[in-house]
Amino acid sequence: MPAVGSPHGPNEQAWLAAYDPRAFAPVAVTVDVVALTIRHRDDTGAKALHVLTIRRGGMPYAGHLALPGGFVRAAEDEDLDDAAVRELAEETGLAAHGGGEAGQSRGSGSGAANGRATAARPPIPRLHLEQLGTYGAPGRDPRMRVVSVAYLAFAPDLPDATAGGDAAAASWTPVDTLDPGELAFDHARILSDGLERARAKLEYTPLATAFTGPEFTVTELREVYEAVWGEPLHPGNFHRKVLSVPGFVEDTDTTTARGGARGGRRARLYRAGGARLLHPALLRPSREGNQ
Amino acid sequence: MPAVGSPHGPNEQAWLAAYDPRAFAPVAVTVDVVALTIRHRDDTGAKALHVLTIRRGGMPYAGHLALPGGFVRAAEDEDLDDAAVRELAEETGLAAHGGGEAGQSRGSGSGAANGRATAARPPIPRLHLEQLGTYGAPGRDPRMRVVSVAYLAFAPDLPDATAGGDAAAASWTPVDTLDPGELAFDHARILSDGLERARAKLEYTPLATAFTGPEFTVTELREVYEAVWGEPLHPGNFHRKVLSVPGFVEDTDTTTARGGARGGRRARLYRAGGARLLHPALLRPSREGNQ
DNA sequence: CAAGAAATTCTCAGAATGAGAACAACCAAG
DNA sequence: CTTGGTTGTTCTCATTCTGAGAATTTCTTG
Repeated sequence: MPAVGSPHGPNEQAWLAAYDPRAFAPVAVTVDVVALTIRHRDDTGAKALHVLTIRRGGMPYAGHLALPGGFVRAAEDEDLDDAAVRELAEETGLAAHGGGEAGQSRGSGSGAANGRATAARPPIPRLHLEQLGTYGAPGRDPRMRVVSVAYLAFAPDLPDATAGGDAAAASWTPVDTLDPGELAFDHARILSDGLERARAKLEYTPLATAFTGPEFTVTELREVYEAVWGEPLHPGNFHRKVLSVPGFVEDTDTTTARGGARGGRRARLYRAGGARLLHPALLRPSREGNQ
Repeated sequence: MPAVGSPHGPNEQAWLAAYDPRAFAPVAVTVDVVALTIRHRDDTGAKALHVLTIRRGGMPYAGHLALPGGFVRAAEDEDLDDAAVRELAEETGLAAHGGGEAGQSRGSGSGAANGRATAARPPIPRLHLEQLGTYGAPGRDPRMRVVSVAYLAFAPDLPDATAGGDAAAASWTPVDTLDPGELAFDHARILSDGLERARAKLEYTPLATAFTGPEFTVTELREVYEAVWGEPLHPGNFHRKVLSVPGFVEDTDTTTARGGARGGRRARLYRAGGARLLHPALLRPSREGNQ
């Protein structure tokens, strides 16, 4: 799949020189990130799906909750994916070790219904990042025409992030306690799209493992599914299914050091297998009556 | 899911007035459309998946093939979805009756792995349009920083389109005879992402019906699947499956006027049912070995 | 009317799924 | 160290879904 650097026209050089970028109406391009993780609720302690939100300090929607995000640094030739990672790191104060290279620099792909997911950039370890969609309705930002490329990020339980950048405060909020009306801009819609995407991707990709540590038990994996789908699964059937889908998980031949706190057997540990697609898929029990 | 027009800050008005949009590096936003249809090959006459391409007249990549697309009219408050429809109509000379309203004007959503697909705008009848992804790598357009929002369009066999706009010529090309190296910019990658998305969506959505007329036979529907997936399906099993998935198709209690040209039974006619998701899904036979 | 063609239905074995139960291994308390 | 409750893992069984192939029905043409 080449094509990008292909042969240009003959006198194209001259034409390029005469080109004036300012001829277009100003449009700003931003990235917003729906960052999800599984962690214990502050109150009950049960595991639940959390989303990273910031309390806006700056002017539009000051004081509202919002998804982390910001302007793409076009002047610095920043790629969209890189901007997403940068914003995530910046606004949350998460790990920011500079160096390292990225996977082959793609053209900022689609994150479609296939396995072609964007690899995590170095700054944040074990982060899965993929493009969610682009939101560009006129008027969605009162300042000017803003087209926002939304990203979806899956991360294992990260340290309690605290603000950097112009975010007043960043925090993980359980998605089911978050009032969508509190969100700035059209972030409620973006979040909703992101959640639906996450729920769908658990079905046919091994992405649930992006929420766990490098090694995990079948029960931990099931808890990820239960937190994202919001419904309990049959432990026995889930176990059978996970082990039967080729390439989903790989046995490490080790077990947890101890059983549960209140007794119970030690659990076998697995790591993510090589599959990029689950086949056959793990279908969620709900969404029965179609549609 | 409200939030867009939410309460702003107190002295936000003043702040807005002082805001200078030109402070940002110039970024142009374009839309590109991967328009797909099923039609007979010019040579063999067999049905095949075709994509709409234009021969570029203008300067960057003049003479190359490209996906139809162009700049979003930010100055006119044009929504992204609308821009996609406009470009498609403009550059191909396809039906352009002005009036009519659109589905509820969304914030230009995701087109994620769920059923929430963007409804077709009036200009082109029976058109399914959804966002594919956004491509914004620096350097993908030699002119300036361009972020392109790609759309995927499914249409029933349309008349042979001919150019309008700055497209030298628009034509339907069988996707399997198209040399990706001939495509301008990163359109080969966009096309490839679009095809993979289309193949995947046939599995779990009733989108195949977007390629047919309002009424169709099971065989016609099967031909759509075969053209998109590029492999033959078992007619008997396909028939059983299509009729068994709730809401996929709806019987019209009529049949075709005649059987096949060389004999054969008359086929029963169906129309698209109400389902937005196929459950259970119609899985493609290939992609066996996972990954 | 006979032969071939296309649509539709049927058969049958194997795989996958949902529900429930059984079994195994472990911790803590007595 | 035994008992009881807890958690992880495996099994059973009825049901449904699938792939492969064949049979049946209903057409058109010669």
